[in-house]
Amino acid sequence: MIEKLILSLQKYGPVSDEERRVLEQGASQVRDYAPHEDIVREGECPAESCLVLEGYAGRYKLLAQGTRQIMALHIPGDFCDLHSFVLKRMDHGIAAISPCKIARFPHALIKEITEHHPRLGRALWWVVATDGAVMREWMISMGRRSAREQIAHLLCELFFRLQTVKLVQDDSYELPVTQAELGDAFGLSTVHVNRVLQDELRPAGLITLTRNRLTVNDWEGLAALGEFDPTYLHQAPREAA
Amino acid sequence: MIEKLILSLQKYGPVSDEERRVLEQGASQVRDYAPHEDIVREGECPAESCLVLEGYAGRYKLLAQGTRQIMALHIPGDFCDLHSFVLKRMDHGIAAISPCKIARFPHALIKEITEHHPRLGRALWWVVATDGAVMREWMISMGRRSAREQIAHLLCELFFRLQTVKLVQDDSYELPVTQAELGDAFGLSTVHVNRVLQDELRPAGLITLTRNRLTVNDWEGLAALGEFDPTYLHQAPREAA
DNA sequence: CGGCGCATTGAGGGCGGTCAATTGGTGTGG
DNA sequence: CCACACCAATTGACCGCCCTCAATGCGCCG
Repeated sequence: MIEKLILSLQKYGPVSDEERRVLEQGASQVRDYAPHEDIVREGECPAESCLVLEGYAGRYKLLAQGTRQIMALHIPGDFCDLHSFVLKRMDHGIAAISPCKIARFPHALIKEITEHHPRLGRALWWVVATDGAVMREWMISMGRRSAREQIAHLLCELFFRLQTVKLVQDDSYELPVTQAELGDAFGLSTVHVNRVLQDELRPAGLITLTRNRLTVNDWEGLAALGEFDPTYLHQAPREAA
Repeated sequence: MIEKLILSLQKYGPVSDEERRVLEQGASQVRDYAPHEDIVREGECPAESCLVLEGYAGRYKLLAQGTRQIMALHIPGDFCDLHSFVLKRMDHGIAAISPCKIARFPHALIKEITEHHPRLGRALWWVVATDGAVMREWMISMGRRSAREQIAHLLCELFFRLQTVKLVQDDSYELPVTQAELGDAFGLSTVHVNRVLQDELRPAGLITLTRNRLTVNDWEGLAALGEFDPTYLHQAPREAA
């Protein structure tokens, strides 16, 4: 059940059988969520952290004027809110984007890991740190890249991350994210996301995007456009994956 | 020497005398840096993490077209790159913004903390997680706030963080950050930063800003403009352990 | 006094926003 | 099997925030 998580953690270092057992037994409650359903609500003080088993989820915050900012996209193998272990009160919500399956790890278990399984504890620390690296890259996109560049960059990032958990086949992957959601992730309007996809990325032959599957037709071109350098994901290079 | 760090960590929970001693002895090398000088360079694999003792530092990345994005501002008591402990290769640089004094903690020490001082280890985890919370808030600013709102928000954030380490006096604090740097932090041009300060924040009586000191004249107004809610800074101790 | 870094201001333009209408795919009830 | 509802994608018209280029203070220091 947690094989995607293991695949992900192995990018940091080997996971022993015992460590795997600890994690397996810790994934207590498992639940399915429908798109738009809240997995964790802003303001809550959850006693568990959530792991995505299947589907897409995302961190978000609603602003006063009714706008929304999505601050992360989570794929299978990702912890959404490992930080809730130390931060207690959620400063943002987490919602299902596609139908998804979520497992919860009691904070008590994580605390025990930090006390009795230091190496695994450092692996979890790595999860939090990598999450930060992804956020920094999103900040770069939002601050200094044009709409077409940031969209190209995100598509590359997802390609890479999904590859780690073996969810890329034949240069294509599931992308059950609406254009409105993409817009909220990058501070763009739905209209403009559409125009970029429509008038720039597709005509350039870089991608094919159907209802919910994306195919990368020209990886070099897409990576060049998004100025994508996977170093920040702290994983093995694409070829070796 | 590390009293600012202790003040900061106490926002998570109490720090015992022994924990304090561990940190004090760990702060091995201390060095001064001049503005614009690199403290850690992108691509390096440092064997220590940096703590700001005095002055301002910042994370940044240079893009191909010559633009720059600043992804964090660090004040006294902040670890700049605690994440380098688990991420190894720096995916960004860290530079001095004002003249500043930096202490370095060997990763070996941090590893030892994770193994023999679990509570202190969790406090460091809290540092990384809080850092992430600040980044999420910056993402909200960059994605969904207007220039005047994001600048107002940043000024509020700094006020709060500096208050924790006792660097706010009479509603004012040192702000040795140029308008160009503020622009790079938010993806704005220098010109526009100036216009917002000049035509909006100052005339509204919200702030006074001299060469390098900022005074908040109307906290309510500034916080309202930036839609500032300090919850995300997680400054209320909440752990019983 | 001259150089330099930073703040400030003006003019003009473009990227991306808003508002609004239309198309198209999918699911559901009749 | 069709009508209808609904949601997402798409397109058009217009606009404004913020950008770029460029020039002008202005304070500090050698």
